[in-house]
This record gives sequence, C-alpha cells and structure tokens, in this order.
Amino acid sequence: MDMDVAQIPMHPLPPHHPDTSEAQQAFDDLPPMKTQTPGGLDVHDILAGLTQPQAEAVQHTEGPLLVLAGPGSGKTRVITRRMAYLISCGIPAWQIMALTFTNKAAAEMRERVVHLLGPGVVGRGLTVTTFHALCARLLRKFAEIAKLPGLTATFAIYDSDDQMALVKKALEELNLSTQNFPPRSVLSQISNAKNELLGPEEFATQAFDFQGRQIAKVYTAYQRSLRAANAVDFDDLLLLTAQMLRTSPEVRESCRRRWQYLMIDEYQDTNRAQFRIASLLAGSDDGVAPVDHAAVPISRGGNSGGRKTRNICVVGDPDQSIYGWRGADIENILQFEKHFPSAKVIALGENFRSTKHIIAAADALIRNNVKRKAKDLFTSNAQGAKPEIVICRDEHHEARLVVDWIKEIRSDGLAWKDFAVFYRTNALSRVVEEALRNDGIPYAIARGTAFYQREEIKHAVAYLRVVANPADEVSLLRIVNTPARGIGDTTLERVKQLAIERDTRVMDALRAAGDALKLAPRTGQSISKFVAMLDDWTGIHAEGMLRAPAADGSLAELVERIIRESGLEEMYRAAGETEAERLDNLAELVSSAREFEENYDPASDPAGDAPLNPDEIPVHEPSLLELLRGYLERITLVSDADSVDPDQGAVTLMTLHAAKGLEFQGVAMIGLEENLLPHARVQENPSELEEERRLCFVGVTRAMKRLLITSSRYRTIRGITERTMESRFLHELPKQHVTMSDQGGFSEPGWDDDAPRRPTSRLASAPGDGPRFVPDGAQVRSGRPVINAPKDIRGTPLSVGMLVRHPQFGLGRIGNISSGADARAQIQFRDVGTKTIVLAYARLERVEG
DNA sequence: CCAGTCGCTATTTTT
DNA sequence: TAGCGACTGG
Repeated sequence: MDMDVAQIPMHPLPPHHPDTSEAQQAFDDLPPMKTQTPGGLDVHDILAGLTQPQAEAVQHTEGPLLVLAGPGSGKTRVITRRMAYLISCGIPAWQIMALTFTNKAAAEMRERVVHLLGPGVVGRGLTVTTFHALCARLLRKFAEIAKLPGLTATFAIYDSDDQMALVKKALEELNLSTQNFPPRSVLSQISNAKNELLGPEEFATQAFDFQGRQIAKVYTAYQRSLRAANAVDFDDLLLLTAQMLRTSPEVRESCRRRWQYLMIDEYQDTNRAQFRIASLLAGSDDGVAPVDHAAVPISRGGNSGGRKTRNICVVGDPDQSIYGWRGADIENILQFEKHFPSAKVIALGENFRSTKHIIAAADALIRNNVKRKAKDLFTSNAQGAKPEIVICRDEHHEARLVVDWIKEIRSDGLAWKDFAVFYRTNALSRVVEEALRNDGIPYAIARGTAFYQREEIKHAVAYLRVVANPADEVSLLRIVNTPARGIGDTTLERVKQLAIERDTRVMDALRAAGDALKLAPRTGQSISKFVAMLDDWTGIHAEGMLRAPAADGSLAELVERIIRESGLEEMYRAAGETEAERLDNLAELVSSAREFEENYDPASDPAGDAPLNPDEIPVHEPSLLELLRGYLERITLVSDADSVDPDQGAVTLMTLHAAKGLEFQGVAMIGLEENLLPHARVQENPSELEEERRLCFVGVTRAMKRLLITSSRYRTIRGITERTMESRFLHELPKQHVTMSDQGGFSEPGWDDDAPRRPTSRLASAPGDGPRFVPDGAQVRSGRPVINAPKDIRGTPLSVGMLVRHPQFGLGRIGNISSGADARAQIQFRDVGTKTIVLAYARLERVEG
C-alpha cells in the first residue's frame, strides 16, 4: 500500500525475456562484450535484460531501498547488477559491501559480479561476505581498540558442538540436572538471548521465575568458560560486533567511511543483532532510532567528495521468512520503512521460474498469511501442468508413488538431478530413500552431517585448535584421551579439579599433574607423553616454529603430522574396513589445508583484511600460526563445503528449510498432514502457523514445471502408526489450479505393490488380497503382503546362499530369509559371526562368487 | 579403563 | 525407530 510505484527507467531498456529462469539468467550475467571505458562499464550492458522494476532497483543507488523479491524474481541478479552499476557510476569497489547469510550465496554473488565486471582491477576490494565472517574480521581487527572483554585478536570461534559441551559443563558446575534443564533447550535460550542483544546481566534482570534465574546463571557460567578459552560462539560474533559498533565511535566511523554502500541479502532472515549492525553501519548512531536519510549529515569521509552515506539496500521476501525459530525477526523487513523513513520500496513480483498453475497455487496459499507485505505474484511463463495432490495410504505407498511419479516425468527428457523431494522433518526421508534404492535411482541427501561435522574430522580439528590456542578447553578435553592413551575420566576429573584450585587452564594443570597429584606411574607417564607431543608440535622447545613465516606446504605438513603422531590415523586403521572412509576423510582434510594455504592471500580476498583505510596496504608474511588460525576460522565458518550440490546427477532429498533458494524442474513434497506441516508445535504456539505456511510456500515455489504434493492417511512415526489429518494447507490451494486424487485406500480394493501406478490411476484389484482398511479408519496394519523380493542396493534380488557385503559387518553369506513386511535374513559374516538383518534397512550389496 | 546395555526423548539448523 | 547419555560388569 505504501509502496512506490515503479517509475520509468532512465535508460532505454531492451525487451526482457520473462521466460528465463534464475538458472538461465546466470548465463546472461556474462562479462560485457563491448569495450570498457577506463573509468567503468557500459551501463547498457549492466541493465540489459532487466525488467523495469529490476532496472529501477539497480539504479536506485542513493538512500535506503527495500526490494521485495518474490521467489524466482531475479533477486541475485538485481544485487549483482547493482554492484556493477555502482562501480560503473564511479564508486570505488572497496566502498561497496554485500552481506549474505551463507557462504554459498556469497560465493555465487562474488562470482557473478566478477563475470559482470570482467577481469581487471575495477572490482578490487569489493566486500561480499557473510555476516558472521564480516564480524569475525572486524572483531579481530579492532580487538585492541574496542577492548573486547576477555578476548584477544586471536580468539577462537566455537561451533554448536563446542557450545553444547560448554553448556553441559556449566550445568554440571551449577549442579543442575540435565533432566530439568535439557542442554539443547538451555543453549537455545542462551542463543535467543544473544540474538536479542541480551548479555547475561540483562538476561538476569528479565528472568523472573525460578527456571529463568537458573538459566541466567548457566548463561553467566557459559560465558565465563567461553572467555576463559579465549573463544566466542557464533552468536557472540554478531552481539559483540553490534556492541563494538555502538560503543566505539572510532570503529563505527572507520567502518562507515569504508563502506558507503551496503547491501543485505535475505533481509527477512536478519535477527535483532544483525539489524543493529546494519543500522549502525547505515548511519544510526545507536542502532535503534530510525535513520532518516534526509536528516543525515554529509559524510565526514574525506574521499567521498561530499556524497551522503547511509546507502542501505536490503533485499528479501517476508513470505520466505522461515527461520523465526532461530531468532530471525520478520519485523525487520516488515518495518523497514519505519526504520528508514525515506526508504524507497520496489516489489519484484514477476516470477521467471515456475509455470502459471504453480504460481497461482503458491499465491493463493500465502495470501492466507496476515503478517506480510501484500505483493502480486505473477508470471508470463506457460500455463503448465497443475500441481497434483494425492492422498495415499501410508508412507510406503507415498514413497512408491513419489518414485513412480519421478520415473514417469523423467521419461519426458529430464534427468534425475532435475528432481527433489522435500519433507518437513528429516525422519521422513528414510522411506523415500528406501523406495529410491529399491528402484536403483540415484539420490543424494542434503544432510546435516557435513564434512567438518564428522567425528574423525572433529577430532583432528580439535588437535589443531589446541595447537593454535592452548586455552581451548573443549578441544583439549576432546582429544586428551582420543585415541585412548590411558588418561581416563577419573584422572581427568582430578586434573580439572586441580585447574580450578589453582585457577589455571586445564592444559597447565595437565603439565603440573605429575608433581601435584599422586598418580599411578603409568598414568603420569601417559600425561607427560601427551604434553610432550603437543609441545613438539607447537615447537615450544624449538624456538617457536609456529611463529616463523610459513613455508610453502607447511600447514598441510603440520596437519598431516598431527593426524599421524596423535595416533588418530592408527586408531582408524586398526578399526579396519568399516572405518576406511574415515581415513580418506582425514586425507581430505590434509588436502583442504593445502588448498587453503595455496590460495591464502589476505589482500585479494574480498572478505579478507582489505584496508579499512584505502591507502593502507597490507604487506605481511603470515606465520604458520596465523595461517593455522586462518584455516581454523575458515573451516568453522564455512561448514557446508560439501553440502547441497544438486548437480550430481541424482534426485535430491532435503528438508523444506534446506530447499530455500533452490529450484528444480520437478518437486515432490511429502507429508502434508496436520502436526507435520504445519508442525505439531503450532498446537502450543499458534503464532507459528504463518511460518509453517511460509515453509509450505517455499516448497511450492521451488518447482519449475511439475509439483506433486502427498498426504498420507496413516503414518508411522517413532515406531507408532497413527491416523493422520490432511494438512489445512492442502485445502488452501485453489481447486482450479490443482488436481486432487484420493488413493488413501478407504473401501479400496487391495493393490499390488509391484504394479507401477500413476498417481491418478485407479488401483488394480488383486484377488485374495482384501481391503486392509475398514471405512471407519480402524487400523489394520498386519498382513500387508510383500510381493517385492528383497533386493540389494543395486536392485539385484537376494536369495539364500548369495554372497553379500554389509556396510558395517563386511562379507557374509545369506542363510535363510523370512517373509513378511520386514523380511529378515540370517547372514553368516566372515568376520563378525551370524546376524539377523532386516533386509529393508540393510544396505546389502551382492558380491559375485 | 572400556564396551556393551538400558531407558529416555524426540522439528527445522544459513553461521 | 534411533541416537544419546547413564550405568554396569569385565
């Protein structure tokens, strides 16, 4: 309502191509073919192919700008072109900053800008990075000036596992039971407090009940441990930066002078701390009061030639705000014009991704939300196929249906990678996986366990972290007896006690333990061997080799050496076949270190230590220690190195949350049931319903051409089968834009699980295979006939006497196979004896011979 | 000190 | 159902 209407663009525009999707648009963001003038780029090239509102957003460079970018509306394109446009207007690249939430988004943007600008120096110093990486840099840079309490510039960054360890430690210290104070929930409350910019003291003043006061104590203790380890957590990065910008005018001015143009992607996902940071950078002196562009004085920056600062451009979509539970505050985007009263608002409603029926369905769905900024979704793409809603019987039926649907559509010339299956909770993936595996369809799960989350990597990294920061207690405790070296819990308890008595680090207590504690000789020896090993790495006795300038390859060497000498390698080698992959991963870690050091160049990294004053030139030979710290920071801040890469030629399975920002030709959304989507939590917290609807909206709008939505009458969750209710969202999809088919099995004849079926087809009747559901919905789960012969991971039918490989147990021969819904087989394994295996779950592989 | 077993709990997870 | 933490016996 209070949006400005798009104006006629200043530059004539070539006709746009509304049928290009985001993916295709990436191609026309290629470097301009025309010659560049020395001062900049050809403006026509930068604006080429943009729609009118897109071009307007690109050209609105002065003053606050809100771009409401619907799904598939060319958002990234607008941001990248806008950066190029600014540069073409003569703004030095180093004065421009774009902030994203994910490394992936930052990398993609950076790449596209580089393409637009072409090779050369015009883009030098451009800052495209994540909020967290920016904050880490600023905090290190200004640690001295801002006098960060308890922290030095070499602070470590703790990830969520480390945080959990600290919370547990704090609970133990305070004698609070994990029964009454589940660490997960305590941690999330602490995290929420930090996101709201509440330190332990502020939190305590707001805690009125017993529970709250206890948690305030935990928060205090937690924070104390963090600082004792010279560490910050993810939330601290934001909180401390916000505080620093507020309390230190010097830091604030320095940053403002540098970044005259600020862009923020996915603004709907910002939390209060991020909002505060943005406001402070954009000109508010307290980060709270509205920033009125008109009222803001001329920049004090010497080289800005009197140009006004406070050029903040935020891009986002309130309808895709799905991280409220993590502290994201949708109000930040809804209230942008209150916070920045002179703001210009441009809506990008045109969708270039999906066909008309899909867009119409999504639009109707999201219109049920009240907390939003109304914007019309439309597309000039083809009408396309209607999204298909299918009610099925149970999760197995559902999975079967999804697989058949994918197979059928693929035959129209699509690849496996063009498909994705979305679900609300990870637990739902299993049955779909099973069905895909059964049919030999390649699939990949965008899983939470990324490379750096794996056990063996976390161990190795913990060693590195202790070397880089001996104060890192969490990491020290992780490695002190891994691999087992005879320093057990009882010993450790005494060492920790000693550390408390003497008020020293655990590391120092360990050094002193031999003298101070009456230890068994063997234990004492174990400890001194461990300490000597660490000293050897840090080179304490060899003139501090870590401090010397790093030689080529020395970081990788160090990593390799630590993996070997710590005994980790030996530990996994001894574990045999089953742990072989871990050894590969450790080798991979060494190469990632090598890669990091080869590419390490603080001066050229846009997120790196580019000069805050333009004439300050960083010339500096990094020491091995600095290199190591840089590497550690990178791997904790870039945890998704191997996460979602949809181009692997496989169907992608992921949660709805993980789907944001992606697109697929064909999408299947499963589990559209009350208490699943919307999630059961909505019962207790009705205010969360709209976020659930947005989640659904995000899912629907990922689909380019085909969309299948399923809901299952019965679903087994956590071993309990329950009658379900169709999701209310199903009924919010307009009848004229979707097809609905009920295959839920009421009064249906039985079906033959082997017969491939289209979702819309009727069920074939199988004689002697009576109805398994009675009309009143009473549950009859028994006797579900299994017609499928048990198969291995490649789909080879399994039978008695076959030689197979099990991922855990290794080689074995099949004894007898039972029949029934969950057929089991007795398998005689070569190494581990005879076991009974449920065939549907085991990932057996047939071995010839 | 370690490995196996019991019982409890249970979304989503950009950094 | 499964993953994790606490407990127990070798």
